[in-house]
Amino acid sequence: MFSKVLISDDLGSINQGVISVLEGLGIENIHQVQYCDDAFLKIKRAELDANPFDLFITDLSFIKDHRAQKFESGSDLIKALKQDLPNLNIIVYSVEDRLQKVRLLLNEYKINAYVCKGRRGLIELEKAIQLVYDKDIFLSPQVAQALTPKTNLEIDNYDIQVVKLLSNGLSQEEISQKFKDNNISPNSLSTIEKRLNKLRIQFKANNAIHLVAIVKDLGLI
Amino acid sequence: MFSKVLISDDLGSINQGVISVLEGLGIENIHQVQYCDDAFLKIKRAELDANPFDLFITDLSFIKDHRAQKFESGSDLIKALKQDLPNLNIIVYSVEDRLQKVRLLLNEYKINAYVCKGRRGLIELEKAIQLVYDKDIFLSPQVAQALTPKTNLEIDNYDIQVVKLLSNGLSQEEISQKFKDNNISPNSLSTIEKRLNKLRIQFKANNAIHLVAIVKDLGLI
DNA sequence: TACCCAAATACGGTTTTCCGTAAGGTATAA
DNA sequence: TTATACCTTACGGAAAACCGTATTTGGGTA
Repeated sequence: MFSKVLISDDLGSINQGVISVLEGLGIENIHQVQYCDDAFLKIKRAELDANPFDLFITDLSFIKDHRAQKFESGSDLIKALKQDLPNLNIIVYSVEDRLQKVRLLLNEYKINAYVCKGRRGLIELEKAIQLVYDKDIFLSPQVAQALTPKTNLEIDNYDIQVVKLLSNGLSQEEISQKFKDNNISPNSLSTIEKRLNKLRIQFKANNAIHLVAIVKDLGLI
Repeated sequence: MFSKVLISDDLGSINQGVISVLEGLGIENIHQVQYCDDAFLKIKRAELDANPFDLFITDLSFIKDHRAQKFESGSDLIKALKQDLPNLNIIVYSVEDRLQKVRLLLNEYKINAYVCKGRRGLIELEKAIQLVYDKDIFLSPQVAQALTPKTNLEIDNYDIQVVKLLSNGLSQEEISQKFKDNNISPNSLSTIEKRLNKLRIQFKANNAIHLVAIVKDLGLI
């Protein structure tokens, strides 16, 4: 089993729970932090001391407080860590369940497991630790589909871009203008209306607001 | 110190942390549940058995799963509990830090303490338990202003509800109608327009779509 | 009671979105 | 070449959102 583990979560109570799981697995060398920057420093330091961590368990969102941080989120930290230490085992433990997010972490940053906080969170975390130790990966059931590439949703970059601009507060007229300025085609107001109409039908949305809400929930923007 | 305590939080890891605090205070008779309905039953049962709980520590938001629940949120449960057992000590332990919510719980439901989950959550929780035991109340610093009368820049439940319905695809007209059907007041189209306008200004949104996107990103809906 | 204030409502005009239809352009296949 | 399908663009009317202003309503206060 892993011998040296670091836990990072701004909520102390979460850390407690995770620690009890680790102890249950017979792991004794457990360290914890409540800031991403601290996690980074601790991991780097351990590396320099030739006594590195085997496993890093981290949350994604950290409440901001008075302490200025270099890494604002768990994602930022993971990105940096995997560049320096591609072999470090990382388990994400978060409430976030947007597939897009999970997919990014999995494919780009090569995390080893993604566990959703929830009623069965600690049970799943224990399973994840076992599997990661066996060089496998683990995903909580509610995000397991993150592995299967975007099934039926044939929504291309152009569509995404339109919806994203919409969600940023631009009117359809402004989007048309912006596309013209940037030589993106098609760019007529009419076409943008048509695309949005198609997307509304595809996502069963009543109107543009509804569409943006749905697409955001799916993690596509 | 309290002798019999019930903890309710859907996340097992949170419960673990709370338990360790209680144990640190020398409390031995600790029970925990992960569903509001279970909490209700356990408390009522203990009452009937003439062996009631001294203290109830609960979260507010519970993830829905396959089990149908009578009480959907901690608020609902607290409301019901305080009607039957006005003397039960209740500490809310939640990530939620909206003053409106805290004020409601404090003034209407007479909870004894409100502790925000955060880096210092468990430390504050311990303090809260001590104070509640001394017949005092406790509020985490970030919500301490809940006691002072509201500044008009806050978003209340009504506003949230409007934005949520918007994001569910209802038109402003339909929202007005829905409010009329459900006897929610105010409910005129004009007022709903006004509220949304206020919110757009508050959140610096260009239009309703932008507003919904911002509010979703903030996790308010 | 009369008065005041603020919130709620009503209303009209402008802009934007929604939706159907039609015209033009282009690539592919018969 | 023509026929066909598909995409882009244009346009116009209806609906909804946006915005300013006026009126009404409901509580509290002198």
